[in-house]
Amino acid sequence: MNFKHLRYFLVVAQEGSINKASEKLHLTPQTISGQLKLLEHELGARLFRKQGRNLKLTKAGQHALNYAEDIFLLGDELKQSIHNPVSLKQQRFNIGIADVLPKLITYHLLEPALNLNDASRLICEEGPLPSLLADLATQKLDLVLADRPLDASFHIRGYNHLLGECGLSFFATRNVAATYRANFPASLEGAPMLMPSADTERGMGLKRWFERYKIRPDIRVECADTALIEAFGLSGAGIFCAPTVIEQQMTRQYGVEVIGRMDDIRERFYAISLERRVSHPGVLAVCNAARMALFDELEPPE
DNA sequence: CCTCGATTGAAATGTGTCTA
DNA sequence: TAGACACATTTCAATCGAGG
Repeated sequence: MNFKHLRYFLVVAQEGSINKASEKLHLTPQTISGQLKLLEHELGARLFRKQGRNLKLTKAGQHALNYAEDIFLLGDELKQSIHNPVSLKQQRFNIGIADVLPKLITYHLLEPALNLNDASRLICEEGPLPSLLADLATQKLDLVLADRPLDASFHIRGYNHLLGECGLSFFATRNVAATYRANFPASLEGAPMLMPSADTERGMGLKRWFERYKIRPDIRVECADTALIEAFGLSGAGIFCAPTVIEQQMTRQYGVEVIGRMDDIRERFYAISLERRVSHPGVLAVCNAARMALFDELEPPE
């Protein structure tokens, strides 16, 4: 398989006909037909089926077309990057965000990368930490933001950059908050609670905290996705937690109220990269600017 | 039955590799 | 470095098949 086969295939797919493609490519239809046959043989699948006098992509053809378009896009990028010292590859900042991370925290962590002079394009992928780390290992991602450091259990070589730490606050809608604010934290006994999954750092931290204070809340929802927990919380389904550093924004933007704070168990945020000394401008921006700005400037007033 | 587009086989041409 | 060789690509001519 070579670039030519793919080029002919791409043009035939775009034109819907070998004849039209041959005019566009300044070749005879026989040439293109022959090369398409070779490509189909190489891939072991029919790429086109006849529809009247024209050709229509098969399912395999559609699949191949997606790849072909990507390959030529990459080829164009390569050409551009040869003439441009700051390549497009460098300008893209592929970042994985563990789904347990609150969206507001994520936004503040990534904001410095948006303000870079070279106008990086931020490509965000959200998901479970193990799958994001697998993508980091294969260099699909430049950086992963997580609520826990990379350790030996992941079997991946990488470096942790601590971005900051803070306590947790308990939030709820006005009516729910009014019921449970007095006598906090004892008031949480039997309170409707929206819990992070038990396998997340926050979930484990909360569990320990409840055990220490001998509190048994009524757990209504348990899930790793903080956005979903917040959605339940905003509908009045129960009490949920978020980092204390975004307390003001939570109350201002979502109209929820603070019930109390949990300062004795700290939540930490990490940037995980493959390099010890990161050189990617986006990674640097997150690791440095965010570390300095977020947890100092956003600390809520006492 | 004619036209148009796809396909096939044979031959020509182009390109890369090996060897003396 | 030139010539031989192998292989890929392209073209020409003929054929097939669908649609009008």
